[in-house]
Order: sequence, then structure tokens, then C-alpha cells
Amino acid sequence: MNEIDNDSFQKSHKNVTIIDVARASGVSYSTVSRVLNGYEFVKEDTRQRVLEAAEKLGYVANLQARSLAGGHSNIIGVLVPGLDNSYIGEIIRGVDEELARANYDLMLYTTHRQRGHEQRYVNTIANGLTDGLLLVVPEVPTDYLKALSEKSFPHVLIDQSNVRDSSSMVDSTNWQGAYDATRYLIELGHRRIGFITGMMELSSAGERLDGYRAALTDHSIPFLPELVAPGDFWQRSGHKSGLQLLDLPAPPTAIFASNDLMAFGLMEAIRERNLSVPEDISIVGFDDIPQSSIVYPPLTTVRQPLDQMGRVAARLLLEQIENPDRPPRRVTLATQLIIRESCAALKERG
Amino acid sequence: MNEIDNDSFQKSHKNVTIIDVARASGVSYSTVSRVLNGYEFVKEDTRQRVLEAAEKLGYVANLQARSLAGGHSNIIGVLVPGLDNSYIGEIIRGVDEELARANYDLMLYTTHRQRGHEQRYVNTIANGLTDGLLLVVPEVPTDYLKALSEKSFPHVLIDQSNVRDSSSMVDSTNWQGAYDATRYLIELGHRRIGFITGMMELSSAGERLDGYRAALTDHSIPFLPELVAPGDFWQRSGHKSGLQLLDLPAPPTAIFASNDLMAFGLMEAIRERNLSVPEDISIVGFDDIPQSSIVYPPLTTVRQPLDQMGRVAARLLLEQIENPDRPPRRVTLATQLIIRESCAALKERG
DNA sequence: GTGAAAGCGCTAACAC
DNA sequence: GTGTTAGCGCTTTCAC
Repeated sequence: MNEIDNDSFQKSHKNVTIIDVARASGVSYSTVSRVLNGYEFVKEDTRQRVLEAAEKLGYVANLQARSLAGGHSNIIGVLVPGLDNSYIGEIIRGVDEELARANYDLMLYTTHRQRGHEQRYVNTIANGLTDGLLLVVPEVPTDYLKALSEKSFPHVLIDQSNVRDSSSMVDSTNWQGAYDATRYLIELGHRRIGFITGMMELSSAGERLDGYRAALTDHSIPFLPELVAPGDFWQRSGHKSGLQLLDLPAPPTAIFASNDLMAFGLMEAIRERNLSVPEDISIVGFDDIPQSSIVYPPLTTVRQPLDQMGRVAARLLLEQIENPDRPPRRVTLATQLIIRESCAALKERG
Repeated sequence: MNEIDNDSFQKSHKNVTIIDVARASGVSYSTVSRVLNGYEFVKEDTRQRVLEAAEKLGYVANLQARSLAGGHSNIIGVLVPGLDNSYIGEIIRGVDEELARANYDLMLYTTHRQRGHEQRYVNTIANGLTDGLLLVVPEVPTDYLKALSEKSFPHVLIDQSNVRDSSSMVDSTNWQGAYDATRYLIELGHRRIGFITGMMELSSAGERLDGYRAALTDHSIPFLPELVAPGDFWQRSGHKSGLQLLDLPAPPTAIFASNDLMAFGLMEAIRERNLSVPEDISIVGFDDIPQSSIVYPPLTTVRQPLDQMGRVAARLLLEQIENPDRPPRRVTLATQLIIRESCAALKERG
């Protein structure tokens, strides 16, 4: 086979490039680039010819070349612990919607992949093809946050507010939400209100505990440490701590779980003890993930606007990318108590 | 400011490149490339120096440059309808795990973004930075599948078996699963068994209906069209069709919903009619998504090994990337009936 | 064993 | 208005 054959063979494997379009439309390839990038000062006639040629040839831009040369990829990374919690799914949904609107693509990274190498991992991400990074990480990520900030790489944290770093972030009113839920229980007549904590390394967990405690105090109800059981935001811990609370000599008449998943575990525990919700015990959760309205009884919970948090975070990030000098912002969205059927007024004793 | 200042200013913004490493270790930059890519024939001494320099400078490879030059990015795309169904989440989890193992990154694309432009959309993906594509799309994607196949772009379909295209795919035994579930209901004594279909454009929906019908036939139970209500795999349709079935003059004593989400909707409908599961009516779902064990009563369902389907699909894709000439493969994983508490033996009549 | 050099496809200065 | 040209950071022949 001669060179020409070989060449055409190769071409058939290649995608059509800007050069092919240039040849087909009889202009230089930088003009093609201009047309494709919406540069104004191109003769209408030329523009048409280029567009037609591109269309006919089925030209599609090569993203890596474009970003190599142009310095940005229109891709943003989202770093999450994993996909096994619909809490994450909701956030990503919001992110995705907002990104779609701005014509960005989404690269999904899960931390469970590279335990221990996260520092380097985040470096790779930042240095790689993403224009910005959204972090929904459960551990306090101070080490790599510093790296991100030093590079002044655009990033925003979601639902992780205890970092004193100069990063943008969005969270929700954890304290207020917990306060509201607790007050609701108090207003129903409950006095012995149990609490299952979240993973206490997370700021949100601490804020929720504080809100619970504050509501108690404001209503002159003593805070009893034995009514607080440890949890880690996973269903299993809700079950275990639920049992612990239920088996107390003087068990609580209501329990506030720091998130919905644990409330589900708690519901299991309650069933195992042959008690029923809300007749024997009232429970409330936190998050309002989709299945909370599906379980039986439907769970009263503090709604975190998860998808909106994702949306807002994405927007903050995009702003930061467009305007790198803008100082970090912090947005806190309001939670809302969603009353369903898992709580009842305290029965008259006797 | 003079040129040198300007230059150093720019540099401070840049990431350290292979050239910086080369300078620091006193070799040519192609040698650095060799070391970094694990090329064997480099003097051990040289290798060490390069490695040290890279480490010290904090060098991280630039992905787009690497893929531009090298022709592959180690990124695979995953195209999903959206994230609003944990069915998808489970699949992605499997995909992600397998990809992590092979050191690939995951690019997430959602179809709800570009309705109507999907053809072009998939083109972009394929031509862009991904080395392969995993499709979990609900609509029959024949149009762009053709494009993918023509470019012989590595891709595999998940849970979409009715395409006669020459693509690799993985699905599960939908027919058998539905057959098993129906037989289980029959063995419990049920004769009037309702069925809520899935979105019939999907092959899986048809296969499940067929399995249901076959089980009926095999047990000499007439197939009654009025007992089959339309659904679309979403909870709302389960609710609506559930009501329709429940309000029949002679309602079924058991209902098989084509997926769990619809079974949840059905459960709502049943509660609304003041009936209870499983005392008054038995129900079974399909998929076994995480919340199916959480709802009350825990749902008896046909488990699809969703995460494993994701894993297998990823593996098939990776094989296809490594060995482009391998013919498309099709893998069907076994479903399994998971018996929980939503079914009971038919009560003696009278 | 290692260096030099030619691109990968594109953007963005800079000419004309 | 449009063409020319220099890279972006890297992989990969091809020399030596």
C-alpha cells in the first residue's frame, strides 16, 4: 500500500477535525475556529460556508484539544464519598441541573477509591481536566483544601461548614432545623426526648446536637446525657442506638435521629421491641430523602433542600470560575420541618 | 515590568510540567516521559533522579495533554437518564467500583439534559474525552447506537436488551424473575393476580409481562387483560394503576408490580383503600432497590443484581477498549426472588 | 539508554 | 475579515 492509501486509511479512523472543515469550506482553519466559537467579525457568507461544511462532515470539537489550548474544559468535578446514600444523589441532581444549564459536564469522583491518597488525588483532579471542583466529602478535608486554595483552584464545599478555610461553601440551617424539630416534639407534650447523633466529626452533626440541646434548655427541660446515643449517619447505627435508647430503664417517649437513614434504623428497632410509631413512640429524622415519605409511617423530618444546595453550590462555583477574584462566599439555606405521621402527642399517663 | 518578571509571573500560575521535571533532573523531557510511563529501558540511576525531581516539584500529569497525544484518557462516560432513581445509583456504584480498580475515571452524563439532541450528544461524548461509554438509557437508542457502532466506539448497554444492534450488553433474567414471582404468588394460593406493567418501550417491561403470563398459563390460570394495568416504572403510575386494580368489581388478591418503585405507589393506594399488606392483598416488586427492605412491610421482590450489572458492564467495556476486535458480548445475570413480608397465603374464602 | 523532533486538535496573538 | 503562527503538555517515532 502506498502512502496515500495509508493516509486515507488513517483518516478514516480519525475524527473530522477543524482542518478538514477548513479544507472543505476553502478558508483557513483559524477562521473555522472563529466561526465555531461565535466570533462576531466574520463575513456572513463565510460563516455559512463553514457551518455547512462542518455540518456535512459531522464535525464535533475535540474537547481535550480545545481545553489544552484554551485553558478550560467546561467540565467540573464532583467529589463524593460514594453513591450509596440518596442524600448524595439528591445533591448531585441539583448540581447536574445547574451545570447542564451552563453547558458544563460533570466528572464524578468517589473518595472511597483512594483512601489515604486523597491529598494527591485532589491535586490530580485540580490539575487535570476540571475547571472547578465541588466537594461533598464527609471527612474534614483541611489538608487538601489548603492545596486547592493555594492554587486558587475554584472549589466549593457542600454541607461541610466547620472548616475555617477560605473556601466557598453552602450548607443549611442545621442548628435551627434541629431546634425546630425538638420544639415540635416538646409541643406535642414530650419531655423525655432521645437523640441519636450523627458522625460527630462533621459540623452538621454537632450543630444538630446543639439545636436539640438549645430547644430543651429553652423549654426548661434538662438535657440528659443518657438520652443521647451515638450514631454515624448510617442506618445500622440508628438501629443499634435505637435499641439502646429503647432499653433504658426509663426510655424516651420520642426520639430525634440526626438523619433519616438512622431514623429508618430506629424504626426497625422499634418494631423489634413490638412498639409502634407513633402510638408508643414518636420519631423525627433529618434530611427528607426521597424514601422518607414512602416508609410507613411516613417520616416527620427536617427537610434539607439537598438538590437546591447542589444547585447553589454549582452556581457559586461557576461564578468563581468566571470571576476568580471574587472572595469566597458562604450560603446557608433554610431547613423546613416536614410534618408527616411519625409523631403523636404524648399520651396522658395513667 | 520586564519580560522576565512577566514570564515568572505566568509560570507561577502554571502547573509544573514534564519540562520542569526534566530541567530539575538534568535529562531530556522525553526521558521524563519514559520514566513516568514505566518504560523499562531507563538507567535505574536516571529513573531515580527523575522520580525524585517529580516528587519534589509536585508534578502531576496533565490529562488532556496526555490524552491528546496518547489517544486515550482513561475516562469512561456513563450515560444515564437521571439520578432520581436509586436503581441507577446502584448500577453506577458497581460501575464505579470496577472502574476504580482499573484506574479509570468516570464521566457522568444525564440524558434529561439534551432531549432531542441525543444523537449529536452521543457523538460529542464519543468524540470527546472518553475512551468508552456505558449506556443505561431508557429509550430505545437505536439511532445513536448506530453511530457508536459505525465508529466502533467501545460501548456497552445496561439493562436494554431489545436492540438487535451489534453492541455488547448486560441485563438480567427478567422473564425468569417475573415467572418466579408469579409462581410464588400462585403457590400461596392466589388465582386473581394483578400485574402493573413497566414502560413498554423497554424490553425488560415486555419480558416481565411475558414471564407473568407464562407462569399463569403453566398453572392453568387464565390470563385476564383486565388484571393488567399500565405503568411506566415510576411510583406515581404504581399508585394510579393500583387504584384501578383495587377498584375492580372483582379485585385481585395479589399484585405483581414490574418494579419496586411502582410497588411503593401500589402500597400507598392500598393504604388509601384501607386495606393492608399482606393480610388483604399480597404484593411483589422487581429490582430490590435499597429502600425495599426498609418500607413497611418489607417488600418481597425479584432482586436484580444492579451493582453487579454495573460491574460486569464496566468489565466488558474495558475488555472492549483493550481489545477492539473482540466481538460484542452479551451477559445476562440471574435474578433472585427475595421473600420478605409483603405476601401471605390466600385466606380461605368464606 | 537517551535526546530531538514531529505532531495530537485547537485557541489566541499577531499580521496583513 | 481572514490567514499565519506559536504554543498548550504530552507521547512516540527516529536517531545516535
